[in-house]
Amino acid sequence: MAPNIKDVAKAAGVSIATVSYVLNNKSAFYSEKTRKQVLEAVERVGYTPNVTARNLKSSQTRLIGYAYHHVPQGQVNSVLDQFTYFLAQEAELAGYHLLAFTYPLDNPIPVYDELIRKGQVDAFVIASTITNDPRIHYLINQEFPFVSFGRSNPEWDFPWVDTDGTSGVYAAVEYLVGLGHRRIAMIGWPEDSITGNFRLQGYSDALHAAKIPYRTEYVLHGENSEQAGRAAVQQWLLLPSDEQPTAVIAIDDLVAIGVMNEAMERGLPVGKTFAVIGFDDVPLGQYLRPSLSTLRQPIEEICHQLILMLEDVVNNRSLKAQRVLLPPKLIVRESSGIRL
Amino acid sequence: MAPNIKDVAKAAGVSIATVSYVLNNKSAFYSEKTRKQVLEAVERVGYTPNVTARNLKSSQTRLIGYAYHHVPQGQVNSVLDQFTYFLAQEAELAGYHLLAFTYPLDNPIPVYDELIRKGQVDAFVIASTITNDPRIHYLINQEFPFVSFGRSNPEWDFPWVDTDGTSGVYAAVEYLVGLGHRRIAMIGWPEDSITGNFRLQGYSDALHAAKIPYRTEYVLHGENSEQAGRAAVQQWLLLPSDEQPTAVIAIDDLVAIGVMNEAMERGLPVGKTFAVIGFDDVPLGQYLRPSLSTLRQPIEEICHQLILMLEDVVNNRSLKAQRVLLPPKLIVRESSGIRL
DNA sequence: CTGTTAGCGCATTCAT
DNA sequence: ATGAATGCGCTAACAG
Repeated sequence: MAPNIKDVAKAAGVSIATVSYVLNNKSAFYSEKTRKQVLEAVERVGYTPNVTARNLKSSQTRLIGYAYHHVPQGQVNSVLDQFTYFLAQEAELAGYHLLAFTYPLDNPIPVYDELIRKGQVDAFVIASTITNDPRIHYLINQEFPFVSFGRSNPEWDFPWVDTDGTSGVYAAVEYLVGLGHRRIAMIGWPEDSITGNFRLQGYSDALHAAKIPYRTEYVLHGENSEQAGRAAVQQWLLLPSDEQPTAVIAIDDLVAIGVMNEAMERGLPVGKTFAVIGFDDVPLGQYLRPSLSTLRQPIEEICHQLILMLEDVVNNRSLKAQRVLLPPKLIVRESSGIRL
Repeated sequence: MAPNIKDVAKAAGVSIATVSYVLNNKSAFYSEKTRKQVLEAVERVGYTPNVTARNLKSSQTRLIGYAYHHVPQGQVNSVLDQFTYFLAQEAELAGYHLLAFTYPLDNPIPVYDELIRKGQVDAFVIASTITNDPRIHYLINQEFPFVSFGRSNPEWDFPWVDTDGTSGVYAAVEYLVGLGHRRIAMIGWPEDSITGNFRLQGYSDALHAAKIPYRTEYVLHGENSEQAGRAAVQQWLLLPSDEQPTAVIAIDDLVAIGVMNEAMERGLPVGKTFAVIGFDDVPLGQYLRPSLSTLRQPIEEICHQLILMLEDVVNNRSLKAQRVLLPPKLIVRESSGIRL
């Protein structure tokens, strides 16, 4: 079918070894004249080395396993959607391809295990990490190469890249304070969410720096849902009106949308003196009315760093820079309102 | 490193051929007793056949190439986001994995070509097709196995699955007519968009069936953008008020959002007597105010059909059912309004 | 029923 | 500088 190295050798009138040398730039082993002949023959027969054979020979696959998780109806994961694209792109730049696979949320290990045992991938990129992510635990134990987008158990030692939720929210609070807000609230994820807690940390740090007292009534937790945002607003509206928050940072854009929707329905001046800031920059955020201010994760840079790190890990090189924290960017649109 | 077939053979006290036979269920070639021994040995040494070696032997990869295209800032492609997940899942059910890759929009062929020549994939799934898609043209010429999500040049003969935009829009118009609308407008994509034109076909078919005259002023074309929706509304507002559309079907949700935004800013009673219906069901559509009525593509079923078809194509089986058209589902929410 | 062996396509060591 | 031969791990034809 497809021409192989023998065909080229025959066409060039040399041995297959010579062809291999030329193609792999082992310049010690051939003359300039031979090189020309070989290259010409390669061209003529239309030859490209077979990847599978190379893989078998070199005991690698140049494939990086990356798992999707399903986003249920009604949710979004704009971050992962972009992530996948940029990850593929960066991987290609490094000479890898992505092997995309799925796994059941309640039992991921067998899927990863099978891929390892079959030798289908050289490494994994883990995303959608949770606090004690079993996948990370497993891969550490197996000593199988991987890098993670997102942190997990802080006591585990593994390479990761993450968005600096703390500094992101810090910047958002700072911005709101600059606008004149003092009663700033935040909605986090459930208390066991490590990512959520990093973001909340930025909130309290920034309040502290601005010498604004931390009020527990202003900090609510909820699932990643529009409903969580609505519920929070309902809570806050129970407070005396001069104690109700004038600004809200939501752990994520979907929650922020819930906040905006409920607030507008209750007559709060969203985008004027009632400020809302989300996290992630969902694609439609800019078309909401008012358009959604948010913290955008540097997805492209994250992917770049991940692949860099992965190359180190796979080659067992120095694992310095094993942890990289990248700040998100505050995107100011209408929902964060005006100067008070 | 990882145990290979020799290790198992040694552990079981048999030859490697026997191990292979047992593992591949060539039951003519071993006794029940041997089978037990082998399986026990497999278990003991923790063996899984190496995929690369198998691939080399069988001249296949069990990998399906699937390319992402980048969605620019400010756009969405909720369909493809879901598509990728379900495609991976269906592929796995059929014993395949997805090789995800990217390609430059203006020059896709070399990327596909390289994958073929290197022997990295057994087949492709094409998505985001355009009218004269060069990728499809190329793959047909190469006689390389592929299936397409989406149609292309109608004269080309190739296997595809597509959403039936015609019947979808037909149903939407029918619904609007049932609500009492007579002045129904539609925004399509540029005139050379085959997908767009199928949807427009549903529009005119339904009008015809309802005996409503087709008015060219009611049919506008635009890019896939929020702005296109806004521009259309602006156009229609130039008409005498008793001739302005009372209902709009947008070629896609982003355009629908533009329609809603502009309409609301101009004081049109969106979600009441001014109806808007989109296409695709973007994840946030249900949280818009008013929530967006839309036509949801049956992505999971599409992926199922694609993989079924792909198995046929790869195995050169009968290529009946080479074309599958699946109707989208009308999701009625608030934006399509109330009975007039 | 079991074992020996060729060969998938390539990279590489060893002779020459 | 070039070629012959080996082996990566597996499957399957063939011999026994």
